[in-house]
Amino acid sequence: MNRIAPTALYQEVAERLRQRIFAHELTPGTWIDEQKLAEQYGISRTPLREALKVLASEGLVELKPRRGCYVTEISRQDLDDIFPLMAMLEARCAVEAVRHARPVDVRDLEGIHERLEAAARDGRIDAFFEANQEFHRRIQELSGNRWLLSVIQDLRKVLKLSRLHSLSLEGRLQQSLDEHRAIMAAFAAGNAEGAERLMHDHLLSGRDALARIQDVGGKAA
Amino acid sequence: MNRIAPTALYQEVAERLRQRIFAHELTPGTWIDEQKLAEQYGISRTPLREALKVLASEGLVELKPRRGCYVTEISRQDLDDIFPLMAMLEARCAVEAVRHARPVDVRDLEGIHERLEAAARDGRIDAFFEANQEFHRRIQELSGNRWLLSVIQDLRKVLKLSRLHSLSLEGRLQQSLDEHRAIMAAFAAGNAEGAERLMHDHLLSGRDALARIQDVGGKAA
DNA sequence: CTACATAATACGTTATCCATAATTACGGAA
DNA sequence: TTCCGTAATTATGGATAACGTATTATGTAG
Repeated sequence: MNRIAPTALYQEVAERLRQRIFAHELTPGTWIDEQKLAEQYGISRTPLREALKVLASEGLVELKPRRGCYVTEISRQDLDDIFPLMAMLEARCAVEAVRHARPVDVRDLEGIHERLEAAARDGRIDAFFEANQEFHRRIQELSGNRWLLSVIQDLRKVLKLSRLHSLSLEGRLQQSLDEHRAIMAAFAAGNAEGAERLMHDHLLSGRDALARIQDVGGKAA
Repeated sequence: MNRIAPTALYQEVAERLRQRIFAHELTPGTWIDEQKLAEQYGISRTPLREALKVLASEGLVELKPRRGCYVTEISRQDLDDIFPLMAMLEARCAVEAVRHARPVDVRDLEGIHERLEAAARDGRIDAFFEANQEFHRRIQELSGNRWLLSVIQDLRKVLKLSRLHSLSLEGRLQQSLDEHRAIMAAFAAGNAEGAERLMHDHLLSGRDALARIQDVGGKAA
């Protein structure tokens, strides 16, 4: 007998705020007005404040004592710090995932990747983002290390603060697909070290694309 | 004009609970009685609940909806997952730290390590633990990557849930010192790759010691 | 125009109450 | 006696009102 929604209100609020932050509706630096937001959501300050505590621990907002809550601003330096870290972590995932993957897991992964290709073909950006996330996430799950997964997911949330991140992915859709295919091939061949290197480079080439956008855009932090 | 203590009550409470958890006064699995604890601390439930939200995000407690708050139980599998991860992360710190370290930083590190040796010589276990933490932390700071530091510190908090962790360190005090000295030597020589490998092995040998304790103790999860 | 005093704002906290879900205690039927 | 369903109990999650206080904004005097 599975409980349908054992989710508390503060969790729902946290999730709604997360989505608004990721959608850049709440842009970095914005002040979050507790009472206004509580009124907007039709709830009291209590669960809202608890939700903000959660988001603060995730690094999505900053709680300045007696001064309120602000959406975290992420600097170029932060991106430069996080990407190599993610590359290392996801590469580690890939090694472990290849070692643990059963044939059915590889087929499953291929299924996700077909959805990814279809979304790219039809230009459905949102679907592409989602499938891309699931592709990476599935590999992380296959690694069998829940702490590795947890660390990566935490960092990914922070990355999503930057809208440059999604823009860069959008600009190198085809290249990203090619890199994924190479990773899939390594999985099919049971080539752990290959998958490790490919995943590592896949992440770093994401950072390179991002750096190019920054150079063009020019508004570096 | 520096504000002296811009720290809110819920933060203090969170810190006090953290210490009690790390001291194993609140052992894994224990139920945390909100009202009793609030009464004990002479505060209302509100800041206490906010503190629990923070600890939950850190993984120190688990909030089961409608069922209360419990100190996280960490399994042997978790330790097996976390240690290799920590080894990888701290090794990465070591590389970067050696590359960034100025002579004054190396001397600073040597100073910390002297305190570590002194504490070990005098059998002051608590001082040893503290200096050991500072040694590792300083290296993490020298890496110049605040996200790398943040991830490691988060995982370290989880590790401290296990009392086996501290026990194992206690049981191989001398070996730990030797490994530290080798790391120091790599720093002095500017040998980044050496420091990386040594730090990696240093962490893994910690896990090995822990595994031996578990085998003897026998009460595996 | 600066400096200081004052007012407005909103954060952090207390206290109390309530609805609801979980747990326990209880009591009757097989 | 054992099992199962119901009632009572308990604690969590949330709402609400209120208050002290630190921060910010405003206004006034020098």
